[in-house]
Amino acid sequence: MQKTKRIAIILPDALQSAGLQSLLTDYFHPVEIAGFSSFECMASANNDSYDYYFTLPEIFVLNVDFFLPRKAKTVLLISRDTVFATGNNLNILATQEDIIQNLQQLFASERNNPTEEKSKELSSRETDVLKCIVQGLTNKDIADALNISLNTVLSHRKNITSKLGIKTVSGLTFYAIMNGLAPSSL
Amino acid sequence: MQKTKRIAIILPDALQSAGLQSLLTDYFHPVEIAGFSSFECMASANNDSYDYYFTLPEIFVLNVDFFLPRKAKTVLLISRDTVFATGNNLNILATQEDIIQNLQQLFASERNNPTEEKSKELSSRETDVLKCIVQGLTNKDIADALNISLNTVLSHRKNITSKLGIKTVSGLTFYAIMNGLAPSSL
DNA sequence: GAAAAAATCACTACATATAGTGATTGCCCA
DNA sequence: TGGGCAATCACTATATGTAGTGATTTTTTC
Repeated sequence: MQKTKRIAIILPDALQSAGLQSLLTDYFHPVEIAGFSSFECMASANNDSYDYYFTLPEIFVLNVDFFLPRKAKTVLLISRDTVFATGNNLNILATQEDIIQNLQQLFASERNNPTEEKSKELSSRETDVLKCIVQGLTNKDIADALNISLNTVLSHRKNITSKLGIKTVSGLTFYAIMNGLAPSSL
Repeated sequence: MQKTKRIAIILPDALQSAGLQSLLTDYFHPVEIAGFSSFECMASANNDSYDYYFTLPEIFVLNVDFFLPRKAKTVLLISRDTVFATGNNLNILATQEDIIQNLQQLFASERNNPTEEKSKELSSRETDVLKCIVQGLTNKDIADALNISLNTVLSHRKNITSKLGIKTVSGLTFYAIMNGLAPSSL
């Protein structure tokens, strides 16, 4: 018997929200879904926490520090091409079949390797390096800033890209913004 | 006689808002200031438009398409080191003297070369290239995608960096997000 | 105390980006 | 009708990043 998935959908677009709720209840059970137009609405409604949060990237950026439990899975809904592979993305402009398949993969990967996520977490030093990368520093600058050799920076950098599967600076910048590492997040 | 500057301050932090209002009225006149805790509040209060909008980067990202007039000057308040030089930034952790000086420069550059801004706008082709850069494409990829020579891409790229004064990919990514060019903005 | 993980550093070869300079073509518009 | 600008392309030299492989030392964890 599978555990009931508790899902919160935070979307300003009522139609999208209804559609996603319908898809999830039809194809994935047991699920328990609550829909909100914003995180503020969710907070004022109750203090429940959920296993999954489906929301938009820009909403996520604003609320990651305030409303989301640390251990929750957040699924970001992307309406254009998913350029930045930051983890759990869902292309809402795809066909219904694709979306369902996407969701299946999401829930399946969860079941199969629940500990895989830990191996993808960056170490303390790797986080330092990532912050520097996002700030536009060169590897040599980073080496000076952290008082380590250039080779060590390269080594950390290789670990970051292999752990996250993100090779481009723009992708890493997006990842950093999403995870509260960028200087733009106050 | 100087034209009265119409300024809107959109900040959730009431203290910051009050402080900024006080600074602006004390040191820069004639000014006319309205403070709001969010863009929604501003919209429900009235339909006025302003010459300047002072707000936070993440608030700006969310509202740029909906609330801000095209021609408005938007000043982003940065609380840490201003890493991304996207134009009109203000470090709110700086000393009061620094902030005032910053504001003076902002208004002064406005007076001295009101047409300078046009020269800083990216051309159509440059915008295409910027979008590709943010998507993490290499120059060669961009050349293929846009059906132009590698040298042309380099040329556009040099124009972009000189126009914007932003040399790093992370800075350009931030700029693109801020200006609605990034794939993450829905 | 042994195993695992993190942090450190090195070397090679290759790929890609940046800086600087210069040129041609076509278009708009005052 | 000529000046300004956008878009296109070329060449050189230098700087920087990436991939692949391997190693040592310290710290953490069971």
